[in-house]
Amino acid sequence: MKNTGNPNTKGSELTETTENYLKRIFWLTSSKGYARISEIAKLMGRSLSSTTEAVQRMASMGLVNYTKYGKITLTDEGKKIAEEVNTTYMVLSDLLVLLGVPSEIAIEDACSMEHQISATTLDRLKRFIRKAETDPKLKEALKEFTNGLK
Amino acid sequence: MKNTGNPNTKGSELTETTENYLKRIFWLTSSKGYARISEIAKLMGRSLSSTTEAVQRMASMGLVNYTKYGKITLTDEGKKIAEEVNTTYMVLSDLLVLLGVPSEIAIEDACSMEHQISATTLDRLKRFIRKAETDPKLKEALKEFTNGLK
DNA sequence: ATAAAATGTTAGGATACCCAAACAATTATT
DNA sequence: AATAATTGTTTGGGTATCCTAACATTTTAT
Repeated sequence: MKNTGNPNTKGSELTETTENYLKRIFWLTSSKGYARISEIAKLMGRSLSSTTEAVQRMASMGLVNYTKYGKITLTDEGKKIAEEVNTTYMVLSDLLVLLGVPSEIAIEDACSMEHQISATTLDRLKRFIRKAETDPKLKEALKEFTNGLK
Repeated sequence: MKNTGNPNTKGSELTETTENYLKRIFWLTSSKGYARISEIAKLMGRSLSSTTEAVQRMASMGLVNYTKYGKITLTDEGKKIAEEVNTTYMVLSDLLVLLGVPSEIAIEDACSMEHQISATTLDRLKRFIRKAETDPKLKEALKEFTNGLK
């Protein structure tokens, strides 16, 4: 699949939007076995019509099981990708929390680093970098960390 | 400006793509005073026509100064935004480097965290989190860091 | 100065997204 | 069961973004 005419899809096969839908559906299906259009729409902050369209698109890509008015679940393929996206998301939000970002904001920001990054997160990262450059203890701990990498 | 019909623009007024173009133009104008379509296209990995279109769009938004076949520069407004985007970008790439991500990859990843995040970066973040949870020294250094926040 | 090469623009065509409004189906209430 | 409320779908419109191919301009090399 070549992905013509779609912005922001450099590496992966899927668009950021699709990955986000997938992640939300993953959350919903994890907790109650299936997802409904309205739940996904609410979680994504999108209209019902946009969500229906997106889910239909994902169904045509073999990522979700969808029937009109029915319950939505992930296919194996969709689940695999959703799990990866979710892992990345969790790693990022964990890191942000570790750096002192309030978890609510960490959750928000982990979903869209760089472009929608909040002032709070940016501030924490800046301070962390500064401290890492000036505080001998942290500097030492980080050096030890990077030394242990390979 | 309401931003109808465009994906991935939750917080900012501008799309991720526009911000990325802006950042590249900022780099080019910083080093040589102006930018050319071909240079921007190369840096963005886009075709000349897409780039022309994007630059024209940005011109209509008052972000860049553009004349046919001419040199491209940022308006004050464009520069202001580009600088912000660039700052965020640098903070992120610095952090990644600090965490042991090779700078080439850090640069790539900082541009698009979460969705195009590389396996290497993900691995480093995971290890950092693990170490932060297990290594008393790092744990202590981080605690000190978060305590000093407010 | 001209022709060739490099750059830049326009035209034409696609897809991914988004929304509101109108319509349809399902579920809940009486 | 019939109606009301909720939920889901379709239709019709939009914008952003991308690309290739054809055309135009500018620059470079002869």
